[in-house]
Amino acid sequence: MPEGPSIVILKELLLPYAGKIVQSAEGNAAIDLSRLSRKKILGIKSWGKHTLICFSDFYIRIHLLMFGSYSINEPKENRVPRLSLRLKGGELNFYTCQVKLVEGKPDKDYDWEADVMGDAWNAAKALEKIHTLDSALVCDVLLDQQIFSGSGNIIKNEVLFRLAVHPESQVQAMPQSILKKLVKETRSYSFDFYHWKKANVLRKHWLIYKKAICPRCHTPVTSTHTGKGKRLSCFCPDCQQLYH
DNA sequence: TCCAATGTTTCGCC
DNA sequence: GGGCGAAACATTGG
Repeated sequence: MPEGPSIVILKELLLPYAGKIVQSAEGNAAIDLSRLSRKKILGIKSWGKHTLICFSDFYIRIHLLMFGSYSINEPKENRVPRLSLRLKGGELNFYTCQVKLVEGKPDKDYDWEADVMGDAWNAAKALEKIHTLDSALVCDVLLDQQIFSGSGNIIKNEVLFRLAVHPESQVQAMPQSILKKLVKETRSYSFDFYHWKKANVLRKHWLIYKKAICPRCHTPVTSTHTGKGKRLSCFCPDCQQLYH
């Protein structure tokens, strides 16, 4: 579920509820739910994998993490929501997610230019951030939410395959032209992801992630855990060049 | 049945 | 204090 493009889809589903007043707020989230009662939802925003429900003096930050889910107007049976908002003409339910109440406006907390799916995305700035890194591996850089907010493990693997770059390449050693493509392709693939996810055909467009054979050269795909977070990397050992 | 997975934070240890 | 690994959270599908 929860890479950036999926969160943009969630945001779009929530947008019709902007302007509505919360009639009641329930759930087992460790926040003061009474703060929400009778308050008007002023806006719905997203930043990477964060979903923001904005009120006048604070906002609710929802992160679905690995297993989070939601339902709109159809509560799941036998499940206690982490957060449930009853509105006039609707009910928003979030399960198994991280919920925080943050004081103030989101603008003070978020660099909108880092959101890969966002209107304010700044590719040049992302490139600059990459240049400040010492010895980072590209597989880690593509999961760095301060640089590519919203990029996740699927996006990482598919982008690296498109660029024919080995996940354990050091960004320092990669030519500038490839780094530029990396930045561009991460946004571009994220939008492909978004459209495929919306059409429920994301999985069949995976070229390397969880695949057995490289679609370009038919070499067996290597699947191994890489980088600081030891996240799964699927790559073609023949097509994807290692820069080091 | 068991394991791993589209994620992140926190804690303990060196 | 930085860096690393493990644990914690907790659901679903293969």
